[in-house]
Amino acid sequence: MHKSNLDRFDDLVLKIVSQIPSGMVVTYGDIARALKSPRSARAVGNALNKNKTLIVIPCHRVVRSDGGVGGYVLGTEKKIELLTKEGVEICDGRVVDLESFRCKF
DNA sequence: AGTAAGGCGGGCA
DNA sequence: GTGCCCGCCTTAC
Repeated sequence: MHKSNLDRFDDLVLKIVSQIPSGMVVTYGDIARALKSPRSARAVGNALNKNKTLIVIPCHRVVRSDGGVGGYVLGTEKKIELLTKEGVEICDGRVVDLESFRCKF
């Protein structure tokens, strides 16, 4: 389903992630759905993980559907730190009210 | 070309 | 609400 570099799954994921404003979050599943591949949530995480060099992409704003912050190349603690700094409320490794911080698109 | 390993999700106990 | 299990899609060897 992907031919050119522009259509590579990872790039499409990054493109979406780069649109998430500070203080907001999106779930791995949301991105998968946005790419018309509702079952690719895991592949989304895989894409973010491998593109760790792209520090400018706010991949720390992608969390799990259950509110858990999910993984992060620099460690979940670092991820929580960043999100908190941006205003996202997190308690015990989970976004307190996911719906209120969830970015619709 | 086969396979394993991921920053996951949903269903069910 | 928490934990487990199994299914899913992509990428890297």
